Amino acid sequence: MQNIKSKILEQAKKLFNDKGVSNVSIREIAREVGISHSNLIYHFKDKNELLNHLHQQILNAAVDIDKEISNEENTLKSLFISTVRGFEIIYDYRFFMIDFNSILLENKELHQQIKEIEVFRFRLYEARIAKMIGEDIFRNEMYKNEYEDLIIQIRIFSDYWVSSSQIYEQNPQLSIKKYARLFICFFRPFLTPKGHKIFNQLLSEFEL
Amino acid sequence: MQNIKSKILEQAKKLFNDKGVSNVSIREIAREVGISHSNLIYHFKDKNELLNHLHQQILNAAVDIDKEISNEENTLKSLFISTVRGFEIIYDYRFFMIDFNSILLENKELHQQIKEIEVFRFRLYEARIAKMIGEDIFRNEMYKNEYEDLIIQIRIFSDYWVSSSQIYEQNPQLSIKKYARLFICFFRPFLTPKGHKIFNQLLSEFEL
DNA sequence: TGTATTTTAGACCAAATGTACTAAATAATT
DNA sequence: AATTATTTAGTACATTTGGTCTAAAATACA
Repeated sequence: MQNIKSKILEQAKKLFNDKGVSNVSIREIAREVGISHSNLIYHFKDKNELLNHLHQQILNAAVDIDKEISNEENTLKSLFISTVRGFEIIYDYRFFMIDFNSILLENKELHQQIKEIEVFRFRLYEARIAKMIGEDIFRNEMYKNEYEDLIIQIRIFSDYWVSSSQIYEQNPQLSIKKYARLFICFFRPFLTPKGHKIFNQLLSEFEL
Repeated sequence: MQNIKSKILEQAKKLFNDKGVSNVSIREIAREVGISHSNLIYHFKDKNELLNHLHQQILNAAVDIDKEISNEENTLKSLFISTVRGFEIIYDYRFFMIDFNSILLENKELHQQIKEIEVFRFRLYEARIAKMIGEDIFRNEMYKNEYEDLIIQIRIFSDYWVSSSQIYEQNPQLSIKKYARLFICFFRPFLTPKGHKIFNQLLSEFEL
């Protein structure tokens, strides 16, 4: 039996996903949960507090993925795993990315936190790429800061593919795999012949 | 002397850029323009009508760019020109991309129009790429639908780079060139040796 | 000049929202 | 069993918002 706080968070997530964060009021969430709005405020003093908790859930899910791939010795495979699982989480909490800018505009602490996480994410990809260059899976840079460019490009793709899918796809949920594949393909031009071999195996293994 | 309609549109654009579309009311725009809210409603019956007109301004600017590059015989150069000019326009109307999803969620006709324009844009890039393959500037596909993937990737980048810059950049306005360069660099892995030569010349010509 | 049309402001309304306050109900603790 | 703390609902309030209606003012026009 789940407690009232998780019920509230669950319903808030659902409403945010369906209607957009700014179109959902505290009162509406309370109504859906079946409690009074003052009771909801007792548990979460405002929308930002709800968003902070939901963001924490996302972070926890991300940490779970990191654990999951920590045993994987195939670096390219761990990239595939974290992408597919990560994209499912992003879809599950899609309101967060769809309303990314307006959320962070009104929540400065969260904005700061996101910026710090981004620094971490950047370094993580740098390390991953360096490792794969060492393993002769990725080639060396063809021009200065080529991989730095790539990491920014995939940051934007990661953050906004779900927004774009909402606009252009008939069934966004069914297109999660499509976008996961597109993300993975960002790395394709940088693969060595050896890398290509592993990559193509993984593509069919993951049915992408 | 500009008329009242363009004054309203100008002020709406400014407020939308500063505060986000959903945080700006008809009344607030009217207050800033210095007219009554009922007068504003007389000219534009609701926010959607304002957004439709502002979107039309964006389209007009895009058409101007197309004219501008229509004389350019260097296909790669016309890509550079349209990118740099296009990114400036996107920044000027950044509210539109930052609130892209919530705008289209509440404006179905505009959503439909955007989807049709996207089909057009897709074909445009297909044609551009095909032309440059013919000119030995781009290489042939290494795998099936490689360029189709690329076009989707750059669509997402085009649509959301300005959102991302708002979140991660100290001074988004100063970073327009940075993102224009990043966009251009999407094409870099696909260049032939001949293409690389022209590309590098253009990079310094455009100071990117 | 007189008439019609367009533009403008102001008042009013109902609905929604965040917030604060109070008191009742429930659970925990001693 | 008594008391203390936590949880819950209800009410009330000020503000904002989109929208409608009316009438005055400005403009165009015949």
